[in-house]
Amino acid sequence: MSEVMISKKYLKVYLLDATLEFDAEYIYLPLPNEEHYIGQLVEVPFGRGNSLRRAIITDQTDHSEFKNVKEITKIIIKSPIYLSDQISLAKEMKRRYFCSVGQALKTISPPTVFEVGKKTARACKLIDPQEAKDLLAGEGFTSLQQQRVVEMLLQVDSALAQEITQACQVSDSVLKTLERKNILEIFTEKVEREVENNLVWSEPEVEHLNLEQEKAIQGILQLAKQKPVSSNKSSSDSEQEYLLRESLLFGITGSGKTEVYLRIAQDIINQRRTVIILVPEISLTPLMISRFTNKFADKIAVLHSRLTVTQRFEQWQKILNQEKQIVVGARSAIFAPLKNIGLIVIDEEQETSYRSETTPRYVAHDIARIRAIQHDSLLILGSATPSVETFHRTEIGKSRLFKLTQRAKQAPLPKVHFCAMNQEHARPDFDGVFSRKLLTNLQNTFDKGGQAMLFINRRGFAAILQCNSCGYVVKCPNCEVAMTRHTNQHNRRAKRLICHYCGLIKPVMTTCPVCQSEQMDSSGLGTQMVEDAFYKHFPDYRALRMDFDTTVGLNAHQEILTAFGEGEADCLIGTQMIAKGHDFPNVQTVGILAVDSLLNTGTYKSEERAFQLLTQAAGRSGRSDIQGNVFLQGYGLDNHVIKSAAEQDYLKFYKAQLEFRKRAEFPPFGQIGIIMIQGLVERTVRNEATNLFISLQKAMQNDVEYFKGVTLYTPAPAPIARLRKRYRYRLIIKSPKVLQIAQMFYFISRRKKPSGVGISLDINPEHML
DNA sequence: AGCACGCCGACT
DNA sequence: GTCGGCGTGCTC
Repeated sequence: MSEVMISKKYLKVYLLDATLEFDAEYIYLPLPNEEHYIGQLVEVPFGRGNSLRRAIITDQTDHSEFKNVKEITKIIIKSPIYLSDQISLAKEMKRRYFCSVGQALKTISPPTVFEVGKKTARACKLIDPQEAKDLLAGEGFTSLQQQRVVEMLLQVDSALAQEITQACQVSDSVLKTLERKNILEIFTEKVEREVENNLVWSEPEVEHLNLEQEKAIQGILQLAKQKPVSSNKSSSDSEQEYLLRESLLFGITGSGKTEVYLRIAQDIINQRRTVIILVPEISLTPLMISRFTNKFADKIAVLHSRLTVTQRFEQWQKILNQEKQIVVGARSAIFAPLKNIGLIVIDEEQETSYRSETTPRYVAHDIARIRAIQHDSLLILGSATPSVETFHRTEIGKSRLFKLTQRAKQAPLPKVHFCAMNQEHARPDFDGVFSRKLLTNLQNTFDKGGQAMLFINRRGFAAILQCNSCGYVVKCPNCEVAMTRHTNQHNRRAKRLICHYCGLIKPVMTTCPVCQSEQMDSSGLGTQMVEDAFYKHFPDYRALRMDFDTTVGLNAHQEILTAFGEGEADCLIGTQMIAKGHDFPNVQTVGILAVDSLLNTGTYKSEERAFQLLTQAAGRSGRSDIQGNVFLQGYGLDNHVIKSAAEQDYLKFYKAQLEFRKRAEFPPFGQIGIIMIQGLVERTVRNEATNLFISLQKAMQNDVEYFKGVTLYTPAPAPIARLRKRYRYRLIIKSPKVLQIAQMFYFISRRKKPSGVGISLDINPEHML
C-alpha cells in the first residue's frame, strides 16, 4: 500500500469533533518509536485541560511557530483510514459547505470505521494441532466439553469463540481452561462475514450496441485522451480552470444507458484504473446489481442501504485495500476510498437523492467534480430528463452531450388525455376527485383485468391559491413561483400568501383577478380523499395507498410496490414515490390528479420536477404491447410544461425553463443562499437575524465591486416558523455567483455566535421551508 | 465544545 | 478574607 508515512518533525491534525469556531489544523509531536501515517486516527490532548480528543493526521511539517507543542497520546488505529486525496476533499468540503473538516471526514467514511478496534471478535486456534490430536486419541482430556472443542478446531483450523461455544454447546470457561492448559490460543480477529453478493442472475445475452451507443462510448472515451488544460493555480482553485472530462448521456428510458456505462467502465478497468457508479437508492434493485456483478464479479463492491453496518464496513475495508476496482452505490458511494479513479458515473442525475439533507449538505455532483479533477477522471451524468443546470453545462462547453434516442423495445408511447377540471365542476355527480373521462377509462381497464396508477402531488405545507374556474395561480411578481398559503403566527385566523424566495406577502383573495369568479381555492387533494372516492366508484376493486402515512417501515415502500406488481390490487394511489423504480407491465391507465399543485410547489424547481414526473409517469404505462393511457387532470392545463411533457419534448421544455431561470435569476444564472437562524427564545433568534443582516449589509458595502449583483433580503420568519419547539428566522441571499454567497457565509462562520441560537447555511436548497 | 481564568458579590 | 457565580477567551 502506498500510505504516506510521517518522516518530519511535527504532525498536523484536525479534530473530529471541533465546531467551526476552533476548527483548524493543530500541530503535535509524534509518538517516539511509532509509525504515523497521513490519514491515521489518533488521540490528542487538547485545550487547557488537555481533554483527550480524536483527531486525524492530515499533514506533516518541520517547523512550528509554537513553543509548547504537545505530544500525541496514542494511536487509535494503526493503519490509515483516509487516503490523502480524501483529506484534501474534506478541506474542500469545509470551504464549500461550511462544515468542519471533522464533519466532512465523518461524512466521507462510514461511522463504523472509527470502531475498527471494536469490530473484532475473539477467535481460537490450536497451538499444536498434532499434539492435540494425540491427546484426543490418548483420551487425555478431562471433560467431554474440551474434547468437542478440540475436535471442532481440528476440523476448521480456527473459529470465533462465539461460534465454538454455540456449536459445541459449551461455555466460555471451557475455552479459558484449554487456553490455560496451553492447548489453544485465544486471539482477536477481524470480523469477516460474507456479504450477500450471491444475487447472481443470469444475463439474458450480450446486448448488441446501436450506432448511437457506439458513438457515445467512443466520444466519451476520447475525452479521456485529451490533454488537460494545465491549471495555472493551486488545484483547489475551482473547476473552471480545468478541462473537465465531463459528459451528459442524455438517453430516453430504455435506450441502453447502462450498457454504455458498463462498456466504458470495462475499458477503464482494463487500463488499471477504478470506477465509481452512483445510482439512486431506489434503482439499486437486485436486477440492477446483478447486471454489474455479472460483468465485474469480485472486482465490484456494491454499497446499498440493506447492508448491515458490519457488511458496509467490510466492503469499505476491501475498497481501501484495493481489492475492489468498481464501486456501485447510492449517494455516499461517491466518497469510496478508491485510488486512481478513472471514471465516475452519476445515473439518473436529476434525482433529488443525490443531495444530502444533513450537514454537510453536499451534492454528489459537486463531490464528483472535485474527485474527477483530483484523479483526472471521466465524469458521466446520465438522464432521460436532465436537470436544467446539467443540460446547461453542455451548452456552455463544460460538458459534452451524447444522445441516445432509440428505444430497444419499441413500445408505443401512451396516449395523453387532458381533463380540464373547471368544466367538471358543473357535473351533478362530481366528487371533487375524478373526471368523467378518467372514470370511464378506469372502469374499462378494471373490466379487462388491467391495473391503474393514480398520482397526487404531496400535499404538505405548500398550499397554493388557485382559481377553480380559469386555473389562475397566484404567483410572486418578482420570482415567478407560486405563492403559498400560511397562517399568520400571531393571528391564527388571518391567512396570507408568502413567496418563499423574496418573502413578499399578499392577502388571500376570494375573487379571481383574471376571470372575476369567486372560485379561488387553496384546498389540495390528498391520497386519503382519492382512496375514499375510489371505493365510492369501484367498491368491488382493491386499491393500495402509498404515502408517508402508509410507508412507515423500512420495507413498507418496497412491499407495497411488490404487492401491486403481483396483482394484489387493481389500483395504486400515491405521491411521487410511486413513479420511480418499478415497471408494471399490466398498468394500462395512469391518472395524474391535480397537475396544478405539481407545477406549483413554490420553488424554482417545481416545473422541472413536474416535467420529470410527467415524463416518467407517462413511461409507466404502455410498456407491454397494449397502448396505455395517461390522464392529466387539473385546472390550468394550458401550460408549456404539460404540453412538452405530453409530447415528450425535452428540448422545448428546457428552452422555456432556461428563459424563466434567466429572467428570475435562478440557477444556473443566479444562486440562492439560505441562512437559517433558530433557537428556543424567539427574541434572541430575531435579534441575531437582524444583527447578521446588518453586518452582512456592511460587508457588502465594504466591497461593492465584489458583491455586485447580490441581493440580501431582510430577515423574516421561515415558512415553517417554528419546528420542534425552535423558532426559525431566515435570511436569503440571491447572487450571480456561488463564490459571492460563499464569501458571505465565510463572514458568518467567523462571527462569534451568541449562545442559544443555531445557524445553518444552505446553497440552492430543494425545499424552502 | 470544554475548560481555566478572573472579576464580582455573599458568607463563615 | 475565601468560596463560587458565570462572562470571556483560548485551544497546537
